[in-house]
Amino acid sequence: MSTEDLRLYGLFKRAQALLAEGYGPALAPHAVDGRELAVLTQLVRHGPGSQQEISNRLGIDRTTMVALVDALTGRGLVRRTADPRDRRRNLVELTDAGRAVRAAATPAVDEVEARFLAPLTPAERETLTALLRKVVSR
Amino acid sequence: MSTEDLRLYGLFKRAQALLAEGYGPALAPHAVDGRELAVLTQLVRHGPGSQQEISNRLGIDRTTMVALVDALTGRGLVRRTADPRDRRRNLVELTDAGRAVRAAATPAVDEVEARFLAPLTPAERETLTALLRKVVSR
DNA sequence: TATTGTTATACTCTATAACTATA
DNA sequence: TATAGTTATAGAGTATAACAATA
Repeated sequence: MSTEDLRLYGLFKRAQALLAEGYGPALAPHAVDGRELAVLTQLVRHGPGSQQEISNRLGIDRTTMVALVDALTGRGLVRRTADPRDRRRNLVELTDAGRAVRAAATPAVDEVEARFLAPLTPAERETLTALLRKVVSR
Repeated sequence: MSTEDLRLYGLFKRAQALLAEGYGPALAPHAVDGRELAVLTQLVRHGPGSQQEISNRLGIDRTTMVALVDALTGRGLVRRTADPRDRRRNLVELTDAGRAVRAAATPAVDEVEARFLAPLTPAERETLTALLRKVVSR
């Protein structure tokens, strides 16, 4: 496929598709998908949080988050505990297994991103991600 | 939502979502969606083509293209004619109505993109799209 | 044998509405 | 009254497999 007929939306869509193609094989050995890894990583950075907090940080609907946390819990990567301060909320927290999976899987997706960005010079790579981040922060 | 927890894939996904939000209202008065407009624009640029050619140029599956062309045909924006050189193929071509809709809708999506890129300087806008195009051409 | 268009089908991701338990 | 989690459900968008017509 050429890219000359694509507008901005098409370019983003194609970029996503290319990355997704790489994520599949890279993450398969680690038994998580990209979204699940994002949840694990987010918990490493911010510590335990409610499902809604995780949803907001990652831009995933809270109703979608239910099944996501279910799946991670089922594989023993996170655990739900009651929030003592507000019994409506679950606190989702990493298990040791979850920490281990996230540590093992992260280099794999780093490499997928590196391969995706390979056509650019190192300076261009920085520029692209910086501009993306800038335009997408609202 | 903040963006600091997003990796490259998440940034693309968010960019797409922001653009899609804009496309909806902008295109509603013109009775086409973004994909349909892409088909019309592609026909303006390259002239009549088979469904498969259009599919390949836009990165849309040929089975998906069937319904897309059906919809455009139903609204009189394109027309299917038999290819005299190869009777397996349809030639999809613009109608006058299709040309008019594409001409009317294009400024609307231009404006959506401009609004999306507004946080960047004009130079940064050029850089972002150029780098995107470069990294996405394979 | 291979290709184009087509249909049926299924799968993923996402969103909406409504419920419950808590606040 | 409002919020967190949950469930059921439906809607996009996409892809796979199979078929007919044609090359």
